[in-house]
Amino acid sequence: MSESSMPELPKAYEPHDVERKWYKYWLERGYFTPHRDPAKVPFVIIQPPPNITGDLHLGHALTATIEDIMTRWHRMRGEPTLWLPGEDHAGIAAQVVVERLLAKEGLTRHQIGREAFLARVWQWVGETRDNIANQHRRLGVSCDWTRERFTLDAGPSRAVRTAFVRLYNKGLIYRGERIINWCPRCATALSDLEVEHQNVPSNLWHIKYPVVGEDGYYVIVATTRPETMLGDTAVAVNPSDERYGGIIGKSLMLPIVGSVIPVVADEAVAVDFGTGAVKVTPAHDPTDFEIGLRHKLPIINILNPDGTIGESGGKYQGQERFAARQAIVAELEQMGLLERIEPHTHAVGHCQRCRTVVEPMASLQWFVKIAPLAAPAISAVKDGRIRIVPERFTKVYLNWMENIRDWCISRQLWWGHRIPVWYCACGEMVVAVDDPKICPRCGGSELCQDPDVLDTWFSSGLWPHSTLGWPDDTEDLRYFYPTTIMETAYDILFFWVARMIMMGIEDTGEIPFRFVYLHGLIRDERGEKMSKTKGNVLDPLVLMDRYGTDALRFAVLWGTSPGNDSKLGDTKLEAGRNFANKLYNAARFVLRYATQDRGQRLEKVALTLEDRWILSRLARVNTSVTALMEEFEFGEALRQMHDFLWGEFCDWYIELTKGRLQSGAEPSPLPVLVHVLEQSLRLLHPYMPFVTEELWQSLKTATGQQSMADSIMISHYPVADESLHDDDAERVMDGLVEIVRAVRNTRAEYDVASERMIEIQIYAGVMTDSFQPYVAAIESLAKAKVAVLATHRRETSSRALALVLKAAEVVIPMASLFDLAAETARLEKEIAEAMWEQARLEAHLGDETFLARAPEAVVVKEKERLAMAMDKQARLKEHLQRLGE
RNA sequence: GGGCGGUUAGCUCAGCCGGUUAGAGCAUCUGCUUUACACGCAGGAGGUCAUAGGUUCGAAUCCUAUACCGCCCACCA
Repeated sequence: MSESSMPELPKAYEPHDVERKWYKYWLERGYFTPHRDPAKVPFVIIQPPPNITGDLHLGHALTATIEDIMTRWHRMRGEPTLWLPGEDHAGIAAQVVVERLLAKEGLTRHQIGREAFLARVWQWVGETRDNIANQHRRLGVSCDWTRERFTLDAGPSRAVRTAFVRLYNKGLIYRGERIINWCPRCATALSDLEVEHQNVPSNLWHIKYPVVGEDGYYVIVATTRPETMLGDTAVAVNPSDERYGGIIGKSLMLPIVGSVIPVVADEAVAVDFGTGAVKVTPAHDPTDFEIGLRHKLPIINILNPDGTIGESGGKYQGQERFAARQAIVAELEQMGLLERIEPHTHAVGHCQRCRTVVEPMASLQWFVKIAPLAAPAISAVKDGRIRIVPERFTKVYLNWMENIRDWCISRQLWWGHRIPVWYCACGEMVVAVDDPKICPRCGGSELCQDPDVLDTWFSSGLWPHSTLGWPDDTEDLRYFYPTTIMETAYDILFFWVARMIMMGIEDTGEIPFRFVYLHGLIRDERGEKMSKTKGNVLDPLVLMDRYGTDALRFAVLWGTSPGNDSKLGDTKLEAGRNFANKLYNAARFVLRYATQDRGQRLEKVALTLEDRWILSRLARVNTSVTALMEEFEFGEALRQMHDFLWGEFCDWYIELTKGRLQSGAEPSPLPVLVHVLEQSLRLLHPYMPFVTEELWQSLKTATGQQSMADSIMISHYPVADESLHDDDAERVMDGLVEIVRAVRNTRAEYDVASERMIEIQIYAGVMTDSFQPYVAAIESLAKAKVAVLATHRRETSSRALALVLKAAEVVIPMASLFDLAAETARLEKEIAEAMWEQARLEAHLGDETFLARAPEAVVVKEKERLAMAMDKQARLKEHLQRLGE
């Protein structure tokens, strides 16, 4: 292909067709599906399955980007790489959404019944699942779609039942009446984690409970929830509290209700809070429940499932709980039993899904006895078999695990994994993986399955092994488990990560993954959490339409560090788009010259200094980026590739090759241009897969390198060639850059018209020979005619600027622009700076302790600096003197 | 009540296992339609690295307090 026949490429990168084209290409060739190679250790990530409750958001985009980077990177390193995708049925969250859809039709789930409701959810899931998978594909995820799983698929569902039955048989799952969190709107129990506490300003109501048989005597209790007095069955005081010593064992009259309740002594009561006497409502408070157990108090539940007062509430029955609270306070006041109202702010629990205030309530539920599961999960992290990154989350994890409490796993919902327990009229309870046909005790066939479903996180906890085939002993499970990395946002460390570790170890005897990598949350430009209600949600699809997928992937990582939250707005997306475009245009430049007959192999060509420089820089960046990726420092790795490609390859190397390419000088820079670009594209491919594939394929075509792989994604990730490190070339290039910058700077300061060439003289001492071949390059880059390039300064007009640099002196005769006073002032200022520097260094080097304690290398460096400062000063003084002649 | 994170240029953030003159993107100012790129090029200005102590030859970096900001955990009603 000759230069003239190259198709004209548009000036700006257009991502959309490129994205579609290459994703299809990769998918069709099966590059996402790994081969199990027994000789190699696989790299495995199980994708955190997104909820099927709607669209992907930026958090998913970040997760997908980071996981895709790791996946593509390891795949390019030749490891059998599995990234397994899936979706989560999202129990309560999904049910809430479909209930809302029904509500729009004026229906409730109870009106249409369980079966019809579930059919509705499945129908809706069919749509959203495809939607989510397509959005993921759009992000370029290289996950293995042939192994895609849904939490309610047959396999994972059987895993759920198996895990349940095993835990039950070991006595680690039990059914019992305990205080749970009840959401009146969702009408279900919640785990402790699903309750979000919020400080709410409220009151501490002080209520008088009359002492039976002692007219005019009261015990005053303080409460934040006066309505719960309907379920009081005692008043408790601390046994050591002298104020109440005499009243323990006496009876009180419970106002409004009219029942008689005892005063009991219990250590759980704090002497210094409220009045020191606490009303005990065993059905609606965890502490009270415990006190109730110790003192054998009755448990009176005062609430209906919907949050209204129940039948035990007497005349308040049917009232909404907060209305009842007001009414009860009013009645107490009327009775003269309200001592006082003290403003009091306290934490109130809200349902994570619907924000409704939850009620602690005694209820018959299923629980996981968690301590025996937590112990091995704690040691796995403590002994380093599982490493959490960033490390600080280890402490958070351990602290939670060491104080963990039993996990309520039953939900009074319809959508989810039905609890595998059946009840027979004879009283027998059957816990089984497969639906039992008959009762093993009485032989009856009238078995009723428990109506409840499991907490959605129960199935999530099994995800790493259930997706790979557990409980069966499958090839995948044997080869890919334990997995390598669990990558997710830090906000589900307890919900999900901790439970996977517990359940994984419990079910398989092995840890589920070796690393936990936790990334931060993405906030909007003002730092606020994105939410639909705030209307500040950025839709990844819209952003990809506007800027391209690579730009979005760039944006979510740009300027981030592990575990820290980040903000995202147009600025970063523009930076990503601009970078993709810059790369595209750099490649467009190379492609103009890259032709098949000129694509020599690098090792056979002669190299110039700038060639050696860029190759040296590439090798260093390669080493650095690889090290950063090992440590999950993706933001910093991306920054280094960006700076190298833009600030060194484009700004200097490409500029330096222009003269050589246009003049046809030998050696041609093309092999190096092609090599550096090609290697850089591979380095960057995990981050920006589409633009790199597009450009890589163009390069492959243009250079006719048939030996290259079919796709950049299955090419080898570059290994830095340290033999290319070249300190000498880097030093000379630094000098060259310094000269060009200094001249450009002077031109700008003196307002020299951009088209005007100026004349300069360069005195480079021992580096003269090094710079000699670059006269033409300097002339072109600095717009200056180099008149002299010599070892020693020659006599010139005194009406000249003198730029005293590290590697050279540049003299610029500027007769018409020269201003003696200004130039004198400038030199004097520079001399003053050099003297100040000299004084500082001399003081430092005169410090005995510094010389004795600082490492040799630091001392040597300081000495070099001092020599340089003194040399510079001398040269500046010389110039100043000549100005006066 | 515990615990964690943050406080660095106008904005958003890197840097933080100590060692030149503290970096980037954006914004801003000056000048450029230079055939890879105006999604660009060249140049400039802008920071007592929250405050106070301490450790050290040397601190943005380590330690201790303090102040704000944010987050997580927690059954004192």
